[in-house]
Amino acid sequence: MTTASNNYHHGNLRETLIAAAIAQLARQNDAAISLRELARAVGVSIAAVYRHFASKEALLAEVAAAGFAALRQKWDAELPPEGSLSAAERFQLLGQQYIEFALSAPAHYRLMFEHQDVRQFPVLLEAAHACFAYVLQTAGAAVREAGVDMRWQRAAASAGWSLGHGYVMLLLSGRLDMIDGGKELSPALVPRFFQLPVEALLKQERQP
Amino acid sequence: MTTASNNYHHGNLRETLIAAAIAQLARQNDAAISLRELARAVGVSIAAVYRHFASKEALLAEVAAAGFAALRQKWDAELPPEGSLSAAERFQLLGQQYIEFALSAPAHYRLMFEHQDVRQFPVLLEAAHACFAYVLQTAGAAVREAGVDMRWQRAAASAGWSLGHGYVMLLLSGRLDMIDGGKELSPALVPRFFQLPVEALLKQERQP
DNA sequence: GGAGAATGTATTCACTGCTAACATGGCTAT
DNA sequence: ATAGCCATGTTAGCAGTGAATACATTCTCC
Repeated sequence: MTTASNNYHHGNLRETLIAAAIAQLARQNDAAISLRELARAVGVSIAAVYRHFASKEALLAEVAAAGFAALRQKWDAELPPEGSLSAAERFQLLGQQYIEFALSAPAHYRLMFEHQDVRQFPVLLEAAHACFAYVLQTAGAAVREAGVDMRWQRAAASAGWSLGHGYVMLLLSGRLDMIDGGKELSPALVPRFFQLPVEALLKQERQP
Repeated sequence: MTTASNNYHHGNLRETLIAAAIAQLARQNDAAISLRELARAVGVSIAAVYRHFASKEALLAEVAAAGFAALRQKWDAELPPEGSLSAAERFQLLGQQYIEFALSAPAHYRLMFEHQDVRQFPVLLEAAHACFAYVLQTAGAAVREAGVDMRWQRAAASAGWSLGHGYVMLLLSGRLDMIDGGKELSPALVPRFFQLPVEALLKQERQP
């Protein structure tokens, strides 16, 4: 049924290709992927790949979407339930786990954001949106807890995301080494920085 | 023949190629550059390019370095002198101009950070380092002004840089649209966010 | 056994970075 | 002034890439 004894009909080439792409990303540093090499690794012809994906971009969109799905899964599994922590602490933890995720699969993470035509691939759009919604909700709880106008929810969420994304990207591209010398000081501080977007809004309220 | 006497030796192909690359980046959205297309645009053969640059990476390193140099030039020209503002405001302005710079030449900006082998190209390393030093100094003044231990200078600088870089990258890749709806709320807030790294350190001091 | 889905073979096209061998012509030493 | 060096340029070609196509093959399922 699933495992075909013959090699002609692969069973589910589609999923296998996506998995192989992710596996390859885990082995390399940059987000560059060759369809031919991918087909070679799976032991299948290039044309077979095109039977399942309209283009390379479509394949990569699926791979990127899988990344966002994995991130959400990590949050679902590792983030303590709402209410067991202060909302601010939960937001902080969200950011910490976000960075953990990115650093555990740098090339895959890169691909998730390098992919150009987001709008064109509903699968990717939806998976990414689900993650953004997660951040938005967590930030919203923190904003509510702080007693700030809910108008600032989006700002807090996007600022938190920016901070995390920027930190990860700079770290991965080796740019932080220049300013930081080692990698010891900043990582320890970053979790705390995820409190900032919310804290900043309190100031924002006072000085309009 | 005699008519070709002036065209053969270009004069300063090296600089022309770099300028052409920057011009092309200004016209497109992604940071992808083809040496062949570049040579074609300048009106020269591909092999001629290799007389001046060891590899594509070497050419791009120079282009990226020029980007960092331009950023520094912008700061030198537009940032008010130290002392004419509070250090915190100056740090904030630094961030604002950083984002202006990035958004005015998105593809060039991307290249400045996508370039892989930083260590391998002293020109790029030095240009980037000069910019980092600028941030470090400005952050340091703000930290000093806040009366915080100077140990936190690097943390404030890298956090500020992360925030700006992340915001720009998310904006350019269209990811912020998902969380933000429009592009109106966040940009107005970002300048204020550059105060955060320093403010956070004040809290840091109290709760060790 | 036959229908139809899945995969393979083979080819074309237009790109890419890069290199070796060869051509040109400006600069300098004689 | 001229002979030759040598930086600068060119032409031709290698080894890749991805996209796309027409047509043959194999397997699954009914």
